[in-house]
Amino acid sequence: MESGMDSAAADGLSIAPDTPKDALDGQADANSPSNQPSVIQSTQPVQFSKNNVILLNKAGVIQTAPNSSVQSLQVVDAESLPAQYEDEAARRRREILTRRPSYRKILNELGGGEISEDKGDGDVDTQGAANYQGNGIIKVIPANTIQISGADGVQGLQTLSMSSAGTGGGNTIVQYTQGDGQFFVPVSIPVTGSLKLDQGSSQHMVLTSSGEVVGEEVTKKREVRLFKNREAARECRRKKKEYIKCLENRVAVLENQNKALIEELKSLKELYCQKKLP
DNA sequence: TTGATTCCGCGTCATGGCTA
DNA sequence: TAGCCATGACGCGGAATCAA
Repeated sequence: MESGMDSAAADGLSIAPDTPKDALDGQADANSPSNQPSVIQSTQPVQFSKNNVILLNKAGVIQTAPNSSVQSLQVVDAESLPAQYEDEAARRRREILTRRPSYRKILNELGGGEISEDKGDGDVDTQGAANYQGNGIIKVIPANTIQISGADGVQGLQTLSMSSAGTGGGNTIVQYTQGDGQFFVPVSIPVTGSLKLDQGSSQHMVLTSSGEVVGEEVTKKREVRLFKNREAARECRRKKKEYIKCLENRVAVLENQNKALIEELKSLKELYCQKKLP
């Protein structure tokens, strides 16, 4: 990527035409003529004067805008790959895309920043406010209350809610509602802080329409698999959204770069015409 | 206000890639 | 090769939007 429009470019720095050139020596024009974001690329420290808002996106591209209190900034990792590296990157991107896509991998290859590993707003937290809806079955709401409601395919299962007084565990009152009737079943369910049925709480309880409590592990494996897949799908969607955001950022960056290159070409043409004239 | 439409997130299933 | 993981596809429900 070569954009040697001015002297700064020779030092590994390229700057869009609408960026105050004074910024390079710390004398930026606070009344920059354009509010358009400027693309600055640098392999060397760049200093901005105040009155410029500095926005640094994941691609390492800096955008400037008036009225900031930022006084200086050093660009350490700007997006200024040499052409041969871009070819290599493109080749690797193609390789990856021919395989099954992984947003994290693709994003990393694009250089758009690492997709964070954290799950974001997970339904299971450490406060006991877990929310598990495997097969539409169990929902834990705060205050140590668990609601189990019927789902498709769970024949005869009506509504079950459990509440455990205090956090010390112990016996849990299971309130089972069937139609207009209501009764309580004392069972011991290890609810300690956060409920993680995904890891396969060894107790799988099924209430039939007759109110019979049948302890089973028949569907344990399936539940674990469903839970894992559910979590995986959630994570996958999160990564996908992040990936799309990154692509949109990249589009904006490339559009800016394109604009800058067009301007550069225009100015070079003008310069050439001026020199050509006697 | 209300019904229709669109958007978004979720859960589940199917499937291909990867790894032990 | 079996098991696991990541992801596309599909259907569903709720929220948001819009027109009548």
